[in-house]
Amino acid sequence: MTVPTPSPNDPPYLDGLNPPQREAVLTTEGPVLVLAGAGTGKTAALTARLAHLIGTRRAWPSEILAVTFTNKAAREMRARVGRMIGDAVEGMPWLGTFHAIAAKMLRRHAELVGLQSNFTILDTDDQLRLLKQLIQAEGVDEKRWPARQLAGLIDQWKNKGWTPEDVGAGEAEGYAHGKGQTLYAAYQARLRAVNACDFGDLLLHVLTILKKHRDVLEQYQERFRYIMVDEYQDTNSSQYLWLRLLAQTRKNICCVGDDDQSIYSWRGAEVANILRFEKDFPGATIIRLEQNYRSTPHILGAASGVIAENGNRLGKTLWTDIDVGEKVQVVGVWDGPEEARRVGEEIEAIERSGGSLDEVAILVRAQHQTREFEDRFIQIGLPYRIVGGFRFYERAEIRDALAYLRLVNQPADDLAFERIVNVPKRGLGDKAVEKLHRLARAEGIPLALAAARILDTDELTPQARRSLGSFIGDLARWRDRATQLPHAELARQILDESGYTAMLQAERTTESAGRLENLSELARAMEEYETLGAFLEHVSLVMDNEAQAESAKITIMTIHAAKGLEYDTTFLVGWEEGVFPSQRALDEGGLNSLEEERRLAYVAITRARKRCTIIHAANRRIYGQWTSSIPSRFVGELPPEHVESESSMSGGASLWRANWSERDDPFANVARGSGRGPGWQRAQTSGQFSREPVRIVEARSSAVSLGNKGRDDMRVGLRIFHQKFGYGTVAEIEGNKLEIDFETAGRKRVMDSFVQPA
DNA sequence: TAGGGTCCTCTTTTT
DNA sequence: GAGGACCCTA
Repeated sequence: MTVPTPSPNDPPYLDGLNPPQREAVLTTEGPVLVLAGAGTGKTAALTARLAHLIGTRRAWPSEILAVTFTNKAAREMRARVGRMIGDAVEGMPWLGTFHAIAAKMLRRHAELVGLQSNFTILDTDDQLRLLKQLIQAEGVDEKRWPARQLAGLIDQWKNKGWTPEDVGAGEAEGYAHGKGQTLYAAYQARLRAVNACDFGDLLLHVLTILKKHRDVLEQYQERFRYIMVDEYQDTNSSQYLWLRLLAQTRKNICCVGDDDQSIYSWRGAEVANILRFEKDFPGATIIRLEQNYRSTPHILGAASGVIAENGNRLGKTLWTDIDVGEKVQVVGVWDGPEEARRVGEEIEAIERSGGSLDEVAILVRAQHQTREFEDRFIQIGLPYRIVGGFRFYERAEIRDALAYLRLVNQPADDLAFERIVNVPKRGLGDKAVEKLHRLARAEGIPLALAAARILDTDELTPQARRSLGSFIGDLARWRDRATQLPHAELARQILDESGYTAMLQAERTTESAGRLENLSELARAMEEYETLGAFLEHVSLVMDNEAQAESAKITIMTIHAAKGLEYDTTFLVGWEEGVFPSQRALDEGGLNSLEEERRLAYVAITRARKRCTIIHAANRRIYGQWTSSIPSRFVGELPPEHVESESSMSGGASLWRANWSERDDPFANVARGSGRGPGWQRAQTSGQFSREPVRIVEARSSAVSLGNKGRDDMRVGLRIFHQKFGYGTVAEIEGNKLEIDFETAGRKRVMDSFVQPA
């Protein structure tokens, strides 16, 4: 196909696209693979392609299957296509994540795999509890063979598209001497019995249906005239098989991806899928997007230098015509707290020179690294947001509330029943629940039904019977109301009548106040959904609650979460051996996982538009113990011409580099040992060494108050509540920063946005 | 049955 | 440094 050239008659969605991007948009028929490097305008091309397909009447919106990996990506694509083609996007029912689309299909054909269409989607928590029960029943020592491990194995099998029958004996050896397969089968049976499935099942069940029921397969093959897949390098085998079946007849499949950004192999992603696309779809058009619109040449050069160390790439050459900018900064610091201080200071400097905090991100390798920054930023009053981490729907109180709702929605949901039968305490302890279990298993009925039956016997103590009776009565009543009441209102009533609210109120602690707040937030969130079922589906599939637009904040998140995003300034922290690359990757996965870590480094560096600072610390607390470490090998792989090094320690960063380049470095294992390095000594004598960051309070606060006006509901003497520090009294107000005397934490300076009137 | 204490392991990364 | 499993006592 010849590269189309721009002409004045071009439709608006082609505006501003470069030739390869146009080709990606206009090559509609047949298989297409778009290799899109970081920052090369992939989403722009993808959305334009959608607009093109619809605008030229090649397909109705409902005839296009467009899959993404994250909810964020799906939302963004929907929004962008909406801007191009208007309301027609509303009619795109098949734009979403793999899991969301699979769930939708599965609800339509649930009976074909022995489920009812109102099945529950389990979260990890439920999954583990269920597995623990099965492991125990099988007589396996859960200490030696943790449920987590089995959960991981089952997940891997599902990602490969294997049902229990497909798991070979050799595979199953890995867990409890071959009991893995039996347990997998038992697990699937239990799931079916409680009308539930886990995340992997969404895909696996649909795959099973498509394989076994020709008519269903043909129906979808007929419907999807065009298929588009984002982040193709992240597809796992079951997703791949799924796509291949659906694309079989029409072959209009367009996959977009970047092998250098494949960072989900631990979740079953197979880079091989993208590497062998041409074999799978003969005659495929391959299009490379290589012009980077995001980053400066130094940032691009640094990233390219690192990724070049990997073998086994399809290979791309990214280029940019952006002018030279700053070099990538590499900074060595003494320890974790200093790292956080340093980043805080630099961000305050950015703020002073008029930069927006929304354009700054701190990228970490693992979630626990966020803490150091959180502590520091609370202390100095820098507003931040943490993406991922303790997610709203994963909090205990939210899960409890959801369990009540699930039980109302689906009486057979045993896991929900177990979770809340004794929360709040009803005097129904392990003994009582065990009796329920026995009866339920003997009769093959759900726990809730067994509970109703056991009331007619004298199995339980009179007290327990009374208590259980009223619980069952409550459930029946709520279920009746579910049809008449708005579900948000129902939720509020359930929380009150169950005694859950009262339980939290009685606690009268800092946390319980926050929990109550979360619960009302939950009820508020429910109001946006038509039905209780729709809300529960949302919760299962979209574990994040979309952050509403608020005041400017720094973003702290994992590199994984940052994929696909971009910021003016990024801080890449914790670049030490054992942290990044992670110890686990170094210990277990061999070369493959090291290369994946390197791809992560590539993803991390390419998030920055203008400035990128990489930091490594010589000492860090790991598991609460001070450990010293050497800089990440990735630091040494940065091409010197794109980097500027600095170290707050004597010797400078060059010392670290030299340190690493000696492959037989006697200190190479230093990061692993539990030996107490200099950091330990420092902790002992911290008074001597700790150096408060140099800063001028007046300058900082005035800069802040220029940008952010304080809120007007705060006044001196007001009693307030702070998520982290608890209750306190306002002592001083200065713009949007408050001096608070906390009842337990003493006097602190905090942002007013973290505070609410008590 | 509930609550409190101690000891243990442990952290990637997400739909 | 935190959550879980386990054990003890009221």
